[in-house]
Parts: sequence; C-alpha cells; structure tokens
Amino acid sequence: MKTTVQTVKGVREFYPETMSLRNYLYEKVRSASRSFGYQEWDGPFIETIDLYAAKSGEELVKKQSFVFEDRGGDLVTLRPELTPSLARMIAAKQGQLTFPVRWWSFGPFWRYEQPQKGRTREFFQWNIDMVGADSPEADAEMIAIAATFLRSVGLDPTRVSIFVNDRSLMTSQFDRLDVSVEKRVDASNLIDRRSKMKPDAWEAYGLEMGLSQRQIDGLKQVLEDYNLWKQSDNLQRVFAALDALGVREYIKFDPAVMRGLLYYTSTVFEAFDLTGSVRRSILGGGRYDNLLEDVGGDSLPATGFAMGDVVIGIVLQEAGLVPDFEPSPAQVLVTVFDKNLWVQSLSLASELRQAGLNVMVYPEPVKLPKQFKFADKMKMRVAMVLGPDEVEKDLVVVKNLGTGDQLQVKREAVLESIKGILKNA
RNA sequence: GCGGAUGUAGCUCAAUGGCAGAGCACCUGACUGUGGCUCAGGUGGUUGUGGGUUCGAGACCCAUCAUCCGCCCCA
Repeated sequence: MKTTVQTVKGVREFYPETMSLRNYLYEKVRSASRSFGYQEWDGPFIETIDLYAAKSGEELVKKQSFVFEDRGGDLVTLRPELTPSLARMIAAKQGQLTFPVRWWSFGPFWRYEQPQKGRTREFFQWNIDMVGADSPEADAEMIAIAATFLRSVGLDPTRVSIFVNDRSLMTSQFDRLDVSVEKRVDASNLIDRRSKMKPDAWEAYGLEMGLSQRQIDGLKQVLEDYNLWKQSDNLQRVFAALDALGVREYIKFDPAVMRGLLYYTSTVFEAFDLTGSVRRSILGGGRYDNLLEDVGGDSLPATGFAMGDVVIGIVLQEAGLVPDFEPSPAQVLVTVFDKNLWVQSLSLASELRQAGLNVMVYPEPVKLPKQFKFADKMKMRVAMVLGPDEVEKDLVVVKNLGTGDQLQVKREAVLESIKGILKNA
C-alpha cells in the first residue's frame, strides 16, 4: 500500500457520488424551508469561544469544540452550533428586522468527538428557527416543516416518527412528585436514559442520584402515560395545529423526550428512524424562549430545530431512498475521430452548448471503442462521431446509447435529433 | 476520557506457523469507424508501521498509527 497523507480524523471526503447526496439533501432542505416562507442565512464558520461560553453546555465548549489560537494570539472556535450566532445576529439588528423572523441555514459545523456511526467531527447541519412568536402553533409549524422534509425524501410514517413532549409539562410532573428544583436536571437525565438502560439498572441509577423509590415509581408511571399530553394546553394546541397542517400521522407524544439542551423551555421534539440500525435522532428541536435575552438581546421567544446530514444520510441509504447517481452532467459526448478532425468536434460541441445542452468532447484522439466505453461508464445518452465520411458530406453520426441505434444526420439537424433522443429515454 | 473489533491487490475478501490467492475493477485481444454481453490472455503486493519469538510470520507476542463499533456526551 502506498503511503499517503491521511485525512484529519472524523472528516469525510466528498467524491462526486457522495457530493450528489449532500446536494440532494440541500435541495430538499431548501424547498421544505422555502415552502413555509423561510429565508436563507448563515453566520461565520469561526467565532470567538466567548460566544459559546455564554449559554452552550459546558461539555460542548470545553471538550467538543475545535479551539485554536490564531496568528494574532486570539482564541477562535470552529462553530459547534449555530444558535448563539443566530441570537447575536438577531440581537444586533433587533430594531431593523421584521418579526417574526423565519430563517434557515445549511452549513458546516465541527465538534471534537469520538467518530462512530452517525457521528463525525465535521458535518453539515440544517438549522431552522422562528424568532418573535410564542404560540404553540409556531412550534407546530416547525414540526410540520420537519415532517414535510421527511415526506419529501420519501420517508413515510411507518418508517420515521417525530416524538413530541413539553418540558414544562414534565416540570409540573416533577413538582407533583416533589422532585426538588436542583434535582430536575438529574431527573431529566434519568428520563432521557430510560430507553438505553435495563429497568433494574435504571431504577438503581435513579436511587443513586438521590430520588426516592416513590419518585421513581411516579416517574415510571409518567413515562408510560401516553395521554399525559391532554393535561397540557400547549400540547393540545400543538397537536391540533399539526392535525390541520396535515402531518399528524408523523407525530407521536412521548413523555421520554427531554433533549439534552438546557435552554429549551416548553415544546421539544425529536425524529427517529423506527426500523433502521441508527438509534440516534435524525433531527431535534423545540422552544427556547430565554436564549436571546441570555446572550444580551431583548427578550424574544424562539422555536426551531436542527438536523445533521450524517444520520439522515444513513437512514436514506438503509431505506434505499438515495437517488440514483448521474456520473456526468453531460448527456452528450462528441467523440474525436483523429487529430485532423479534432476541431470539427470542438466546434460542434460549442454549437450544442450554445443551444443549452451539456456536452463533453473526448480530450484525446484515441480509438473510438475507448471513447464509447467512456460514454457508457459516464452513463451518457448520446454519442456523436465526426469521421472523414461525415465531415466530407457535412453529416454527423448521432448514436442513441440507450438503444444502440445510430443515424447519419445533416449537421444542421443534429440538435433536433439529439433533443428527440433525450426526450424519449 | 473508557472499552471491543479490524487493518492482505484499486474494491470486497481468502490463505493449519511452510510458494500471497479469488471475485470484481483495470489493460490487451477476439472486434483496425462504435459502448454494454461473451470468451481468451495480462498488469497489479515492502500483508498499515516498527520491533520481537521462530529454521520459517500475513498469521503468534509487544508497541504504534488508522478505521469501524459501543460507552460518555449529544447543542
């Protein structure tokens, strides 16, 4: 094996085939976002560490960020998330923006973590947020956008679900069970881990963090109560809106959905693949009404979610929903017969391009079998030959690579002939 | 940060401690103006790297690097 310089750990290289999946995701994300009227935006890819110190989790800032010193001696961070940049940008133009702001973005992020299935150190993430509206119906809109996206990539409700909960509902349950304010985070953590642990171990873990047996039993009851949402006005309105938005079949209430982020205040949700091998969430988000105030802006309610490209990519692959890769953007190859006739091929190609076709000219006057083989591998649809016989009579051979049929066509009729072939197959 | 597995041809993988192989891909020819299909032939290796054990190591031992999988964490 040749020695090559290795890539940085946890990054991916986008060969054309994977690049096309990335672009496909971008297109679907873009159209789902735009169909609800969201504007595209982006923040800087590098930020100061201070931006994240304000509100992001400690783990994220201290352990999972790429931080380094620039040439001027300042500490800079490759952005691990977008929300703090969003909050700052909105706060900076608070007086000039038209609220509610509906913004979406799809860009690269970096987190220094251990790479494994569904997790890389460099990834792309769709962020979409609405700032300045505090209704449950706004939360429902975010969830509906997520469902619209999932539907648009061919994932139906038998395959994926969006699990919805309300943090404030859980807080009221904690209060009912006399879980102290200090223990709420622990209790949330415990709930989060329910699906990952065996029942005995889960209970032992709960006792260990200082909850009583009565509280643990109470939590168990809460987690099994799939009608609990009826006690929440917020969730009742969210679900009613989702019904009207036509995506109710994607939605399930799940009291176990908590989300790790501390800044969520009420509605929270996460989408999962129900049948595949990835147990990580496809996307997740919720309402975060205090964040803008926390980073120094005016108090503004906000709701939104994020989706990384890695998990959804695996899910689509496993579901057989990755669109066929088209190796060449050109559908037409103009072969080069020999050195002398080369210019004939070049000028024909140029004419066809001016007529709007994507056209490739073989870059060497090698023998025709090799050129045809190339066209075949690149899955091109039409090949053209300009040999001595054709050039003499002002003709061009137009070959349909799908059927193998070929015709000698008058030079001025070539465009029509090609269009006919492209239209049919 | 912790644990498990795996590194052999471009790719997917074989090889009881005893000649490093197959399929696919690639190249050539059958087919000197035409791809796919078929057939025949061919190129391709410091077995991740460094040490050790052994008459002999792809295999066993140690180290190291990388990748994958899990834990932690998940914004």
